[in-house]
Amino acid sequence: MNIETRIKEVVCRAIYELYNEDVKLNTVQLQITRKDLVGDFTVVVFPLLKVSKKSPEQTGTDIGNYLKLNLSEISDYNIVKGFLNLILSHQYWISLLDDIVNDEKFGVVESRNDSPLMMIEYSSPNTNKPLHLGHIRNNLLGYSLSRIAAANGYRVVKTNIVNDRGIHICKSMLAWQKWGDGQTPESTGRKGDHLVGDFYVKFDQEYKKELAILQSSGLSKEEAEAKSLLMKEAREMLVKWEAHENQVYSLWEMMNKWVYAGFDETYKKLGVDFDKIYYESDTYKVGRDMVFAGIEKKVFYRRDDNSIWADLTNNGLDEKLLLRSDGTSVYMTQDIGTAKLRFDDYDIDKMVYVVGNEQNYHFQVLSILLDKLDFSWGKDLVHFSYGMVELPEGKMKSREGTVVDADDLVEDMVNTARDMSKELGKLDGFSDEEAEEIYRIIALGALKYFILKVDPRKNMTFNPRESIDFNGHTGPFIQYTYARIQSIFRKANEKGLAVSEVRSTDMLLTGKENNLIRMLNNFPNIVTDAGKTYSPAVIANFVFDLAKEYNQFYHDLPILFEESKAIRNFRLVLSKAVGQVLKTGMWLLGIDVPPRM
RNA sequence: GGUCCGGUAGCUCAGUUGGAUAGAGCAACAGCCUUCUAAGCUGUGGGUCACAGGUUCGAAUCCUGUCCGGAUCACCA
Repeated sequence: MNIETRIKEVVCRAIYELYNEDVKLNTVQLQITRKDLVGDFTVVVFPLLKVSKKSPEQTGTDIGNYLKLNLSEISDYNIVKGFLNLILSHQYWISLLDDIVNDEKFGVVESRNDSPLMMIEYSSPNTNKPLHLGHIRNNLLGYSLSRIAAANGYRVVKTNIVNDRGIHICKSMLAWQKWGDGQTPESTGRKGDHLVGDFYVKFDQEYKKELAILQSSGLSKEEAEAKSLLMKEAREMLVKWEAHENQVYSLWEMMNKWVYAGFDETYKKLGVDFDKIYYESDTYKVGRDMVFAGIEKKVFYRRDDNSIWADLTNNGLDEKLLLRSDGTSVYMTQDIGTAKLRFDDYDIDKMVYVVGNEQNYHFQVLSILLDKLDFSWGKDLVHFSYGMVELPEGKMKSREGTVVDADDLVEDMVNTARDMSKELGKLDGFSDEEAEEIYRIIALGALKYFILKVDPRKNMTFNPRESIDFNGHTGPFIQYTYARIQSIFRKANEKGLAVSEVRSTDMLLTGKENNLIRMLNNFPNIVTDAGKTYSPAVIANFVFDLAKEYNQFYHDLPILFEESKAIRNFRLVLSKAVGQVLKTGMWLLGIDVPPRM
């Protein structure tokens, strides 16, 4: 049992013995004491006044005395403005340190074979254009969430649904057919997803031209759109694709293959991966069958024009289309089909969709529909709804060429990291390969941390003209702190200093040392909290605070040069524990830490 | 217009079951490398927590209203 719970228990007992009242454990408000005051934990006594019928000061004193007598860990207390600050003995804090440092996975709850299974869907790209900054946020969030879930004892399946069919794909295909000149990634040296994206843009340009010509001959915009030959061809292509017409289908397969190769490269660069990938080209038909089954169950209905709908007015929503009158499926149909396949493949207890907040309504509907179709997890599926990445001018717009490309961004970051490292002369004497690996770790650390430290629900601003920082509240700051700690141990090794257990009981801690142990002790709570709230940002902010505190400690106190053997050893153990927790915390974010930088 | 989300320092962001004097980083200014990595540390300035009411011992946090920004309400995905 952790110390917080024990304190709460004894507070309850104190209240019973002092005031003869039963109070529940969670009515005791226990928080971490403010930094500028003396104490480790604080009991808020105001809520207890009704029971004690005494002043805040008197109540605090009563309880403080009781705790001091009945909990050996508590060495003293003080009362400030009705807050009871408890001071735990240094021996107690020191005794925690060995436990932390001996537990390689401190803060992590490992899953068992019978642990609940959480499936996390993220990424979900369209195969008609390369990934951009918005996808990066999605991927980083999804990946980090999967690690946080795993650290909270879930079995986790990372999944991806690839939107590989539909009119948007046909546009790229058509443009390639018309103007592609047989280009391939090999012949052009262009990354496959970018090449296909080029043709998607090409289609749009040609389509615009065609519309302009039609409109100049006197047609309205709508009339022009209806008359467009290009669009007509694209739609015909989709019909041919659905009919598995040979030429179209093999073109589709070829171009998709290019895109997948490109995506794989980007995923690899970002350091994300999946356990199971689904393709919409496989799932949309399953969805159609599910919709028909829904009609049998009378949860959906068919209109005169043959389209199929769900009536959600009882749920406070509208009616929702599930199949078009021509029998083709819509987005919702596909998501139902995908859900069905996943449910068949895995024993899912919790389904999490990492999808932008523009689709809040869609998932509200999906949850209701899945529930009506008897998916056990449908009702409480989690739409992990994150905010948009915006530029200082507002939304990214592909038409205006303001989209920040994922591959470009990563490359820029690596270049910046390399320049900066060389300027600082940090990696002199390293081989090129070693140095490049570290540049990559730092660059990705900066990018990932920049994105993950922000509350996922909120929109965030990215300014492409200002490069992402490497100083201050950043990933490299934390990586640097870790690298510093590793450096100490290399030096310790050279000096032949072994690190042993602390055990010492009569040592007094400095404020910084005390703070560090308290923060380390809190790490498991942070992991739990991040899991409950689905928030990598909670982890990100914690590791920053820890690194900041450690840097102050490092600056203020000698470690290897400390003369007292016991204190030196203690500080080494403390450093080791901090390094370990920083590493674990960053791991939860999907960020690597370098041995030196 | 209906629904949902957001508004905290010049900028980017923390602050989550209501708690003490609202915190970091960047930017600006002033310091610290002849001891463990200066991608670091220390200090200074910077706030009507969008606004107005309400709930109470106590509100950035909860409630109501207003203003501003965003998303969504397709036989698009």
